[in-house]
Amino acid sequence: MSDDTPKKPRGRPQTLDADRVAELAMQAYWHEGPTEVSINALSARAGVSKPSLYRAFGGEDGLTHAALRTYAAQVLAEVLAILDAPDGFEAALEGLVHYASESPLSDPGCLFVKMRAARDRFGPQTRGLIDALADGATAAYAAFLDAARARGEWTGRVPTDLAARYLSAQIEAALARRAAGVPPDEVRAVLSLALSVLTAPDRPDP
Amino acid sequence: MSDDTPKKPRGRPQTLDADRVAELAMQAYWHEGPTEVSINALSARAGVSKPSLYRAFGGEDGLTHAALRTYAAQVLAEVLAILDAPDGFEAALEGLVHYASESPLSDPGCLFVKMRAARDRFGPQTRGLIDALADGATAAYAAFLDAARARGEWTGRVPTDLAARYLSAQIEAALARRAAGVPPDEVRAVLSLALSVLTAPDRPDP
DNA sequence: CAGATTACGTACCAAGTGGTACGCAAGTGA
DNA sequence: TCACTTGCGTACCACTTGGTACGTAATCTG
Repeated sequence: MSDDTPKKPRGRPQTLDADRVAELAMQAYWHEGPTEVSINALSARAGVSKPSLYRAFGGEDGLTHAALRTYAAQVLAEVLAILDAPDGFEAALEGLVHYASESPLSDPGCLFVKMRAARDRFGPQTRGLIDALADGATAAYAAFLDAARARGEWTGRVPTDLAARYLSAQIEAALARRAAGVPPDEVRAVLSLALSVLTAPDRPDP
Repeated sequence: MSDDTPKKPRGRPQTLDADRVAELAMQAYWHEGPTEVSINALSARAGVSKPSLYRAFGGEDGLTHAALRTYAAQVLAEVLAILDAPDGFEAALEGLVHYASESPLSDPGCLFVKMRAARDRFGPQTRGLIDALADGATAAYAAFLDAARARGEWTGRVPTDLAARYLSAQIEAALARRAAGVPPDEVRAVLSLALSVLTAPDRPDP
C-alpha cells in the first residue's frame, strides 16, 4: 500500500552501508569486548572515515546502541527461541545449558552480558536498550517457567520469580566465565549442577 | 640475629610512604573499578607526584600488583578464614553466603574478582598474582570440602574438585552481581539457592 | 550549462593516557 | 665548608581518545 517514497534524493549518493558497519561493530564489540574497541580503530577497520560514522550513528552512544540492537535481533532472539522448544521443560533447559557452555555461538561470550557488565560506560540510548533487554530476558524466563508449571512439566518448590532470576543469573555467569576463557566442559559442569536445583527435587541416587 | 642494617642512607630522607599509597590505590581500584582509575588521578589524589609513584612501584604493573597484594593480605585472608570456622560445615557456608551477599565488606564487590575479570589489561606481575590467588582460593575451597567430608559433616554426592570449582564460581558470581548493583537480599537468595545443591541431598519437603 | 544540495574524507581539536628528563632540595660524610 | 648522594616534583614526551570544521566531489534540478 504505502509506497516507500522512491523519489531520488538530490545530492551526492550515499555510499555508507550503516547496517554493514553496525554488523561489523557488533562483531568487534562482541569478540574483543565493548570497552576495548575505539571508534578510531573501528572506523579504520570498516574503511570508513570517522565523520561518516558520526553522521550515520551520531556518536559513540548511537554506535554501541546499533551494535547491541543488531546483536539482539540476530543472536538473542535465537537464544530466547530455545525456551519455546516443543520438546518440553527439561529439553529447553538442556538447550540453554548447551548454548551457554558449549555452543560456538557463545564461545566469545555474550555481547549483552559484556555490555551489561560495563553498563555505565555507555550513553543513555545504549543504557536504555540494555535495561530493556534485561527486563525482556527475565520476563521471558518467567513466562517459560510459568508455562512449564502450568503444563505440569515443572513441579519446583521455588517461587517462579526467584527461579527466573536464578536462571538468568546462572546463564549470565556461565557466559561470563566462558568469555573469561574457562573451558567449555567446566562451564557446563558447573552450570548443570546449578540448574539441577530446578530439575531434581527428588534424589537422583539409585 | 640479622640486624636490619640500621645505617642511615646518605641522601635526602624518603617522605613517600609506599604502604599508604598502596592502600589508597587498593581502595580506589576496589571501589571504582581497576580500569577506571588512572595513574594521573591516583597520584593527584595521593598528593604524590607521578615520578614518585614510578620510583616506588616501577610502573602501572607494580602499582596494581601492590594494590592487589594489599587487598589479599587485608581482605582475602580474612575471608578465607571463614572456612576455618569451628562451627562446622554449614556454618562456614553460611558465613560465605553472608560475606558474598550482605557484608558491607563486599558492598563494592571484590577487588580480586574485578581484576580477574580484566586480567589481560594488567602487566605480568599483576597477572601472576591474580593467577596465584585464584589457585590458592580454589585450593582452599577444596581443602575445606575435603575436611568437611572427612569429618562426616558433608555427605555430598558431588566430587570434591567439582564442588570446589562450583563454590568458587558461585561466590565469584555473587560478588560480581553485588558490584553491579544488584540488591543484597536478591544476591543472597540466588546464592543460597545455588549452594543448596551442596547442603541438601535429601528432600527438604515436609 | 549553472546552481543547489548532499555525502564524503582530510586535517584538525582539547583532553587524557602511561611514562620520563632534569633541575633542585635535603640530607650525610670528610 | 664542600663534595657527594639521594629523593622529590615541574614540565615535558609521544600517543590515543571521542568529536568536529571545512573544503570538495558527486549527484539532481532548472
